[in-house]
Amino acid sequence: MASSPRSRLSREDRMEQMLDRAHNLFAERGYAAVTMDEIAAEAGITKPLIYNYFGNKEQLYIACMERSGDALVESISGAVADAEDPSAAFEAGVRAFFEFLDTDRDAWAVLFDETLPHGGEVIERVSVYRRQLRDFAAQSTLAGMPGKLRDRESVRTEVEAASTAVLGAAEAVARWWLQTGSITASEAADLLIATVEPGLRSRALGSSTP
Amino acid sequence: MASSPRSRLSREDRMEQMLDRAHNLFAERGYAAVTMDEIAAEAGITKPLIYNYFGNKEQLYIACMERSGDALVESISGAVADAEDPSAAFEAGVRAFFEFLDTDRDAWAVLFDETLPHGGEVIERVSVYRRQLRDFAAQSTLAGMPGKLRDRESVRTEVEAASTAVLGAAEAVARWWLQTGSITASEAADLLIATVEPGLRSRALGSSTP
Amino acid sequence: MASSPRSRLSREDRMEQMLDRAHNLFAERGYAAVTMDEIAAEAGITKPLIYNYFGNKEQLYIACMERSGDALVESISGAVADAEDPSAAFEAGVRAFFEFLDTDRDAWAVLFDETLPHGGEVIERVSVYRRQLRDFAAQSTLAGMPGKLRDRESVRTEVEAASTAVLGAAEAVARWWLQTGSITASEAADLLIATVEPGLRSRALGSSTP
Amino acid sequence: MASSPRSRLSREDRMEQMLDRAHNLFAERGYAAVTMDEIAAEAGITKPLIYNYFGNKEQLYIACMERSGDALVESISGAVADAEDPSAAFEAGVRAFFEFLDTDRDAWAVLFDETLPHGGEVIERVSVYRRQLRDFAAQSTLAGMPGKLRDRESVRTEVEAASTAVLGAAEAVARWWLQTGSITASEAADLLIATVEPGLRSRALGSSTP
DNA sequence: AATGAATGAGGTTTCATTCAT
DNA sequence: GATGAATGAAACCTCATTCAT
Repeated sequence: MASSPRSRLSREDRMEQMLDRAHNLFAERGYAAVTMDEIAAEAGITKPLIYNYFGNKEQLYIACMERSGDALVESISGAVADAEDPSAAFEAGVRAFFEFLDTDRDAWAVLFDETLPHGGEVIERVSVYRRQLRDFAAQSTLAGMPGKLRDRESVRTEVEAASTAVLGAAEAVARWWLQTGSITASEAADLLIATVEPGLRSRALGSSTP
Repeated sequence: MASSPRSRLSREDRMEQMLDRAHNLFAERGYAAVTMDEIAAEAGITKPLIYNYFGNKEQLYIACMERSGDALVESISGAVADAEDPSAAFEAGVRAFFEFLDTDRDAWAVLFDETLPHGGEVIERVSVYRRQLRDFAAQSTLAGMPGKLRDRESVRTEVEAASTAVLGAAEAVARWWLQTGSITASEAADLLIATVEPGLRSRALGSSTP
Repeated sequence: MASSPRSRLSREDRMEQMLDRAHNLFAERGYAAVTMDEIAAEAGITKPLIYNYFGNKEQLYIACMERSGDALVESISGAVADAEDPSAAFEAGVRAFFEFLDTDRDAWAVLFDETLPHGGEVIERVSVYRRQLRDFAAQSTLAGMPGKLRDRESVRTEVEAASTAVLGAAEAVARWWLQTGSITASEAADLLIATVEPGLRSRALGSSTP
Repeated sequence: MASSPRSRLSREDRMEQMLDRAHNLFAERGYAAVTMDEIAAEAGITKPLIYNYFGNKEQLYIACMERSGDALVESISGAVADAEDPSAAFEAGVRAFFEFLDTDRDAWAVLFDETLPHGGEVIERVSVYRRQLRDFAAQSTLAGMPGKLRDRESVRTEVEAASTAVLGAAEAVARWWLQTGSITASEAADLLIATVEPGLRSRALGSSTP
């Protein structure tokens, strides 16, 4: 259950190793259900060392989550930046999203853990990443829009709603896909795109609320 | 804080009253953050009585949730049934969804509580309702489809993905809407419909994945 | 080590019993050195019950201390009130103080525990009693003083210093007496009185600081 | 926060530096509330070095305390020795006491820390100093007494009680003075002297307890 | 002369749950 | 039909102290 040769590692290596194990456990069972004792046991060390390095459970979780969050955002961000036009950017972003999850399934679980306690610092930090992801969707929607529209209050609300919807859809499809696992990342991306892109495109073109 | 006249009620009345209070607390703070002590105090009774009636915390939550789940499903189901064509059915369902949330926000919070512990019975039971909701979306997609297509494996997957996406989008928009609260239920419904319906329609018409 | 017949007591009896045991332990070893586990074991119950009744360790200590503090203050207060003139009042108060300690040595230890953590609620509550005791000394000093003097700032300071000194002396003698235990309470009281009363009397008569 | 140039010092310099920092922390927050981690951080060195030099927390505290204790005793002792008659000696001692506290408040805090754990070695060592201080008071009392009286058991007890009272009063006034800080050291000394000297003098003259 | 890494042991507190009446 | 009293089990966190270099 633990890495038996309890050797002395450098601070950095130890932190990395602890993050790996913790990430794994958090991903599997959620924040609340994982105890510091388990993490310590799994890492082959004792609890105080964790506290020494990370301060407390929340900070440890945040450290796990930020590793994943940064990687995900970077991945999407890169894909989006490389795209040639807004429509392509959206597709590229979605594809990067699913590919990332495919490569690192735990990352997803930690980033979108649904058992996070309301009102703590963790949830606040997670939101930062969620907001960044939503902004990618928002960009795609805004991009196709005439400049003069963008500043209208009603439009801003509309865009926010649309990008929230898109992110929600993406999360749900991702969850479903990771659970059933019968199709590839690319297919999952296709399915999501097929479902939400028409809506985004029509919105980008003109007004939609009466 | 509690219902002062702690008179002896009939079993059913007592259960109903306990459910009301518990529902309220769960909705406000989430499953994990509510303690049995609080529920008892809030309901003006003692803990053993709760255990006597509901068995344990999970069962109590399930009881709360099912009340809401049944009501929501019924509400949507009614709206969908009354609609004239599939396209109208979808819109009617979405509107019923948002109107329901508007009327009874607590119901929503309990049904879509994100802090539910992984792997317990509760989450299983919640999924039943989520699946029912997803099926409404699926119906709309399927409805417009030629019968012979419906049985193909690839199509079934596609429909499942699409309806999962739609439900995810609906949840996300609902959460966003309830948090910001700057628009009406009807407007929120419009925004969701505008975002996802084009995708559903195009899918209903023809194949999209090779 | 514990009261073996772990019977069910009424809330009041149980609280009283817990206070007795806790008081004992706190008196013997000081606040910090006593653990909740020990108190529970000593009382023949489990920790949660203590928390259920007293909230936390601090509150439990405060409950112990207030029992003693009230008794002590009442005892002195009674003696002082019954005295005929200020000089007699002081002596009566000191005698009551030492007699009280003689009857209930633990009370003293809890009230004047020197290991209390700085800055907590406990120390604040203890100070209330210490201040009350100091006020008894202050009364004796003020009583013999011409009214017109009492309001002068310099006099107020003087009186405060004198009564602080007297209380300090009383505490020290009490500690010494309880430790060595070679004389009676009455003799201890005599010794204290002989040491500080001349100073109080001379002060009461006239000005002493230029 | 720490002495940055972590150069290699001679053993003695290093110890001196560590004592300074530790003393400071102990004085500010009391024995129990200071952790070895803090001391190390504050001194800009690592914990093992402290253990290497002082053995453990208790010994470190003792080392701090003895520096102060020696200085205080020396200071009073010098003042007393220089005085011309017993009465003047007492006053000189008290003045030296308050002046010392005024000059070095940290010293006082460490010597009279009230949070020292019962029954440890620390408290034993502190008592040595407290006893020395008490002996100064005892000398003043004894000095004015006829030689033949001094050996009587009852007198020895009396003198011990009186000097205990005086030291207690001095500590209390000192604490009060340092807290409120509205008067000078000299005035504080005056106030204490005015309160306790009459008692000492009357005792020195004749018997008082039957 | 000094360090970075690591631990043993214990402390307070919480909570779902049951016993006995 | 309902209660007051009580518990088992575990969670998070801290701190003085040592090992290996």
